Amino acid sequence: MAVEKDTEGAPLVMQGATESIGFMLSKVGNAVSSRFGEILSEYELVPRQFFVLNLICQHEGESQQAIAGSIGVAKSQMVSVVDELEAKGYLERRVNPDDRRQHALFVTKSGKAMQEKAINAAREHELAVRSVLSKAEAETLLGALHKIAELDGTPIGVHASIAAKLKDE
Amino acid sequence: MAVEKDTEGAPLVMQGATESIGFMLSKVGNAVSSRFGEILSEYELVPRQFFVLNLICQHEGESQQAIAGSIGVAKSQMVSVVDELEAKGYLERRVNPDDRRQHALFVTKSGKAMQEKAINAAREHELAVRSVLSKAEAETLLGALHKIAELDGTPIGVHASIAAKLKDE
DNA sequence: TATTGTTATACTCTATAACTATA
DNA sequence: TATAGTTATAGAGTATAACAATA
Repeated sequence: MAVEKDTEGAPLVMQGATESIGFMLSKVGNAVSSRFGEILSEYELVPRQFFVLNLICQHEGESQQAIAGSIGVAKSQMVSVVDELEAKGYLERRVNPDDRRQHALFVTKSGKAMQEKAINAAREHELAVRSVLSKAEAETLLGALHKIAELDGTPIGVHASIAAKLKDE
Repeated sequence: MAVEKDTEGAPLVMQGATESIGFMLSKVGNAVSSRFGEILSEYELVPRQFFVLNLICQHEGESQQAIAGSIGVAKSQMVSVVDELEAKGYLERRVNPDDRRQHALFVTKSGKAMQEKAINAAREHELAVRSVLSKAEAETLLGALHKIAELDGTPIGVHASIAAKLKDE
C-alpha cells in the first residue's frame, strides 16, 4: 500500500503505519472482532454471551466464577451475562449440592441449538477470512500469531487477569 | 484467593479457538494494542494522543476536524485530546485567518521532540514483534493482514467516516 | 474467616445533541 | 442556512467494594 503525498482534500494518512505489523494487527484484529459481533447480532447474541454459552456447552456444570475467569470478566459482570442467557432459555443455574454457594451452569436444549447455529456462523466467518489467503499463507499467519502471542505472554485460552492470579497467588 | 493446586482446575479452554485465525487475530491484535499503550505510558501519552501528535507532525496546519476524522474520533472528543496535548505544551491552536472558525494545529519544539521519542519506542515495539518472525514470515503476515483488511473494507490510514466525506468535496 | 453469587457504585469511553461564533 | 469548535449529557462497558448465604 503506497504512501500518498499530502494533496488538497486527500485523506490524512499516518505515514509508515501500513508497513507496521503492530499497527496492522491492532486495526485488523479490531475489525475482525467487530465483524464477528455483527454476525452474532443476527442471533441476538453479543460476543460475550456467545463465549459463555460456548464454554458452558464444552464444560457443563462449572461454576459462574470458573467460566467468568476463563473469559476474563469479573464475577459481578458474569451475573448479568448468565441472567441474560437464562432469560433467553439457553442455560440454567442449578445449586451445586456439594457446595450450596455455587451455581452450576447447564445448557438447555435450545441453548445447545443456538450454540450450534452461532458456531456455524463463526465457522463461516473463519472461512471468509481464509478465502483471501492461500493455504500456506493461512498456516504462516496462524503460526506467526501464536509466536507473537507467546512473546507478550498473551493468554489465549485463558484471560490475562486469571492467568496472573493463578500465577502469583 | 488461594489457588493452591487445582487438580481438575486446569483453566477452561474454548476448544478449537487457537486454530481460528479470526479468534487469534482478535486476541493478538488486542494484546499488541494494549502493549503499545503500556509502552506509550512511559511518555505519559495515551495512544489517541500519540496518533494525534504524530498526525499533526506530518500534516501541520490542519483543522481539528480533519485530524479527528482521520483517526475516527468525534469532533467533540478531539477537543479534549487537543486540550491535553496543548496543556503538555506539545502543540498549539492558531486561528486560521482564512476561516476564523477553524483552529489550525501546529506542533511545538517539545511536541516534536516527544513525537520522536514516542515513535522510536513504537519502532522498538515493532522490532520486538518482528524479532520472533523470519523475514519471510513477516512479509507474509503483513500481506495477509492487508488482504483481510481489504476483505472487510477496514479503513487503515483513514477512518471510514472521513473517507466518505472527503470524497464528495 | 474465606468464598460464591449478588448488588451498588464509580469511572472511563463513546455517541449525540445543542450552543457560539463565524461563514 | 451551514460549519468549526465547544459544552453537556446519556449510554455502554468495566472495575471495585460491600453484602448475604454458605463453607
